[in-house]
Amino acid sequence: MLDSRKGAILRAIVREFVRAGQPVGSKALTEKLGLAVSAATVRNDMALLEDLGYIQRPHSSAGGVPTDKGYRWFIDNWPGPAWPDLPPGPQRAISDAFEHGFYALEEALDTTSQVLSEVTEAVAVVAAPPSRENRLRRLELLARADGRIGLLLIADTGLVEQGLVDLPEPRTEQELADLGNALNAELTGAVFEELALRLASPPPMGQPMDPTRALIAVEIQRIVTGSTWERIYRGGTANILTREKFSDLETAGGVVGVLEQPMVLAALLGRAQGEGTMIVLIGQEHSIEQMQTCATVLASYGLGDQRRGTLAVIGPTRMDYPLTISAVNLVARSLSGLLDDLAS
Amino acid sequence: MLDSRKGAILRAIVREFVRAGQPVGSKALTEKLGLAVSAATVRNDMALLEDLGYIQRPHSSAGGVPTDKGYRWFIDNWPGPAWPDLPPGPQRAISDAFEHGFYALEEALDTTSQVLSEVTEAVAVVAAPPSRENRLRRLELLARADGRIGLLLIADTGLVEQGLVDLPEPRTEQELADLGNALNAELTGAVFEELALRLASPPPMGQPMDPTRALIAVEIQRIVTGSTWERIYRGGTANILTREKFSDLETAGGVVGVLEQPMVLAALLGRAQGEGTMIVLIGQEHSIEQMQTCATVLASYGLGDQRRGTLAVIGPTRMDYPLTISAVNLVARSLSGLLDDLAS
DNA sequence: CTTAGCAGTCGATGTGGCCGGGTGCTAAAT
DNA sequence: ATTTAGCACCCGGCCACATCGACTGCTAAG
Repeated sequence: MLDSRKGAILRAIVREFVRAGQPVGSKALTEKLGLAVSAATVRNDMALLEDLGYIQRPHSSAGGVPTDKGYRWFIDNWPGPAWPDLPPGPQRAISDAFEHGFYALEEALDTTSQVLSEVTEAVAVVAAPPSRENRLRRLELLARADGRIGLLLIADTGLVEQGLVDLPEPRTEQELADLGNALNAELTGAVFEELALRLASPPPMGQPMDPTRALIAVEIQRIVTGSTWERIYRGGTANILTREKFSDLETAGGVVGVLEQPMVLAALLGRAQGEGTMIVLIGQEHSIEQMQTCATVLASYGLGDQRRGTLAVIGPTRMDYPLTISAVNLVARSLSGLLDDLAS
Repeated sequence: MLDSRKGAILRAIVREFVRAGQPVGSKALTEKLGLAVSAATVRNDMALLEDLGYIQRPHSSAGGVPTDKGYRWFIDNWPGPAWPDLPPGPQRAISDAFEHGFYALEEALDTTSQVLSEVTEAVAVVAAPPSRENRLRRLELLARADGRIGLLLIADTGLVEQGLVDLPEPRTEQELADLGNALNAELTGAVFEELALRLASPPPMGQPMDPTRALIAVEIQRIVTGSTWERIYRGGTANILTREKFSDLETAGGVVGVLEQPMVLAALLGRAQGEGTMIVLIGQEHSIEQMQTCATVLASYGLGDQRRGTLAVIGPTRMDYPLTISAVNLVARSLSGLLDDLAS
């Protein structure tokens, strides 16, 4: 645990470095910081902070720059129990975005990722709750000209998943409609995850298993497991380049690369699953190599324990953590509320 | 019109500059080019090319760099009627991508944009055919818990559009189903664009206008006009940063910005509409300012005159035009074929 | 019209010196 | 024991200068 003055100094270093992007020296600290000590004292403390690994110097005679460990301390030892409120501007921006009245979850998530990226001046990523945790509002079978059957799963959140079923024998419109009605009566309201199981379960009394139902079950299983993470919305990619904070081109390239690879991105977002609260990953704490010069603020949103989606803000390690964390928090809460409305 | 030797020289300059990214001098030209003339002759010709505005020199004693006009000439005066075939590698990559058997157009377009960006090492953008030109396969009405009605328009390409209708008086499930069936009987097969009009047209014989139908018509109109261009798929954004060819960070930022703004992007893609063939925009020929250091290869794809989508490759002016044009061509043809299959 | 030769131009690269912010140390003060 | 003041020193950033090399433009000869 750090001495209270050393803590204040470390905090000040983080804040100042985040603001200006320059190594911060002892003199600047004594001036900007209201602390009633001299530069020399600060220097001594900084030497200690360096020994402990909280700050680093780009070269032997330069100011201090927070290390990952320094940022980590900054976050873990935030004074007071709560993160500060968002400034009114961003707060308005976010609540305005949610006033809209969305037509479907997709639209909401898209808007969300945009507003979040604007507020934080970083990249925002929002992943929809996994398909498998949606509830079926309606199942639809469509005859196609090529003889195959189009299969639509419509969820209560407005999500629509589609698939194709190849039936061995052709069906009439009427047969299809009947089948559809039967399936709807049976399955409406069930969680996607269970659909295939329910369909495939053996019929009540020694009756023969319907092959059509089996085929449909297989396709549903494919849809539900296959697209677990596909619906990811990104916002503010341009910030990587526009804002200076992403130091070098290499870092920026790496991040954009990660954003383009759904699998990798999913691995990153997966870290938020299970945890109720917020997670911050700083630099080396990322398991993805290209991200180790970045920081990520992750949170999950959604209803109760299930149907949780994930959202994240990806920025340079030199990001405004309090602002970002508060923004992610607010957005996660707003999204949860929205999901509630949609599912009601 | 350029003399044949001067043409060969200009072509060589373009090719060499595209390859190496360095101003190309007279000596390098005589060596790399099989031309049986001396460097001095080439210099004379280059002076002329510069006077005519086909090339430019970064400074008074440096090699030549093609201007936009130079690239334009390069493309407009391509020897032989056809662009070269793609090398086998890219060709395989593209045809493999189309072997897949897609579940819906969306998936196909997403894959397409990726493979196109990989082949061209640039950014690929693929826009779905405008919503209004889809044909209705099925319309679906869903009762929601909040009393409003969910409206789904399912197109024969697999596209699903959704909206909400706020009916003054509640409906029973049965009423909804009846209404849905009636509407389907009436509208299935119609082009999205006409749906609202058909619904809103006065009833046959002095019968009162059904207010529900009117409300639905309004919502359909909103859906169809609102999302005209929303479905845009991007691929290879990372190439902007990874590949050196995008000269500076400023250019890159501008391009990424454009990619993020659907309206601006739509304006760019709109240039391809109507034209049957391919369009190449080079540097200043772009109306969007941030794009004036880039080149875009545009083509439209689709069925006959209608339902045309657009695809584009955005790269630096210093791009491999023959390769890019051939790739865009092949992909456009493949996509058209796919659309044909889907709509059959 | 083409070629060889040559002087001249201009950016790229490398070197040395200066500047200034910031440190680390030591010795005095509290 | 901790804090402060003072001072020598270190090191990157900047500028000015010289060098180098690639290429051009011009001229005169083929």
